[in-house]
Amino acid sequence: MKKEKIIKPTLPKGTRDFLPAQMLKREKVLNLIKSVFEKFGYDPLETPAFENLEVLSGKYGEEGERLIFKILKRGEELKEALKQKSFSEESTQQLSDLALRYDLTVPLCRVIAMYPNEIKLPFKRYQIQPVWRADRPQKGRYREFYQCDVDIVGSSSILADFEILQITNEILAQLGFTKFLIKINNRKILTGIVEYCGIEPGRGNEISIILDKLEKIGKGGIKKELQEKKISSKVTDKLLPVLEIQGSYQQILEKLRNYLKDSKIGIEGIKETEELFSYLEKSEIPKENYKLDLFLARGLEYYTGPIFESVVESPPIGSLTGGGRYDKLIGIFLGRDIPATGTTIGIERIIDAMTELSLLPEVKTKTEVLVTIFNPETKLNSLQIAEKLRRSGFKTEIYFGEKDGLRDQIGYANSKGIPLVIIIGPEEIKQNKIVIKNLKSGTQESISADELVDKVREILA
RNA sequence: GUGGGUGUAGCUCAACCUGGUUAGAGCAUCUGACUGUGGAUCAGAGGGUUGCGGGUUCAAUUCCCGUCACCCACCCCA
Repeated sequence: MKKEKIIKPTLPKGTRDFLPAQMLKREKVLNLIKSVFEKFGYDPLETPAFENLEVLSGKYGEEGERLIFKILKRGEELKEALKQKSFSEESTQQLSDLALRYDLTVPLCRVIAMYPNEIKLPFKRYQIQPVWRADRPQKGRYREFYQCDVDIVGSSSILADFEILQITNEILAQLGFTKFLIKINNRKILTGIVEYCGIEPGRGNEISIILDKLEKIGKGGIKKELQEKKISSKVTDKLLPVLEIQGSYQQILEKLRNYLKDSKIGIEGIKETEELFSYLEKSEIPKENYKLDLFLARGLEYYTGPIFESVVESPPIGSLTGGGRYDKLIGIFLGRDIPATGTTIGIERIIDAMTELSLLPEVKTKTEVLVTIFNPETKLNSLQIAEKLRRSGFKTEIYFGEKDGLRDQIGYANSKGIPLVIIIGPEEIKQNKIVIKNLKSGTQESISADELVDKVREILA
């Protein structure tokens, strides 16, 4: 083939191939996460990669809306839509009728609303699938990435939120993170603060996102951003003392209660938070793993109650998990509300973080044994040994390479990270023996053929 | 959507600021030392239109402009 005919192999930005070595790491993390989900009684669910556009739009706020990957209409419908004289931003709705899923929460809500007779409440499901966002990629951010969601649908109990936190804690701890922090807040508290300060209710979300930056930009920064948003200084003056609140969660909530005493919703949020923390305090979750953060906000519009997010100090990679309660979202599809809560475990960032912290050992293959073929006359002996090993449950490979010298075969096993090599040549066949070579230790021994399985088991143990 | 940085061998980078022989190194790959045995060592080999296009110049990897790609930060988020 001529050089100019080659299509340059490229990847769309923000997407990745996962070669075997990376897949083995991912699988390890995913299997652990899955086993924790199942330990708490959750069953799997999958939904299509794309949904009808109307299912997704209007759920993620203005910013999220822009990041939805829309799919162009096809065939006659596209031709029809293209007949418009001019196109505006709104016309994307007419050119597109489908979109790639943006998260797993909205599809879950759609499912709940679609199968009221099949799904028994409370419904506990986990879902591990890719989602797509038309974002600009950067560290820890991709345009195609996997989310691992756990949710409980049909319970308004704070115990459900507590269980989500238990799961989050257990997963992060089991993965080997020692210093992580689950930040906890309540959307109702944020609403209460907004009410107390006299900010118009419609701007609550916008303002709480600014408050969320407290740690990052400090009080001065917040003041400045509020000014830019044309928030009156009267409001800011009322807000600043609230930003000062510190102490144990009891102290924080006590002080907050004074400020929010006239906000019915604010008091509700405080009560929920007290209840949630009372469970946490009595649980096995170490106190240093969680913290009340009055200004934690989540950009997604659909949260209504407790909200949470977990972070690690290093490496700096944003949040590893994020979730909360969304009691009104299912109602959009069903016509009546069903309470729900859950979280996303951000596996991409978890893997990136674990890689940086060297928490994921390099594994090149899962293969345990390579059976070499000495020469054409002995190949049947090799095949029989391979079959025997597989029957005993060992991951066993036979060498198929073009270069078939013993040195090439052992070199292949070495570079691929296969720990054991079986050699069976004319000598061994004559004596009913097998040479078993341990590439890790560099030792090898000649054993009788019927010792093989036990010996392999012993070395691999 | 806004701002910044970087593009040189398969990978990580050097040479660029201050233009001047055949653009180097490490790792990786291949060959041999090694006729039934990997890693280590030694000897050798292959691999480049310096992202692309244009400009300045006797001369451009080097300076200038454009363009594309990637990375980083902001916004927002996992």
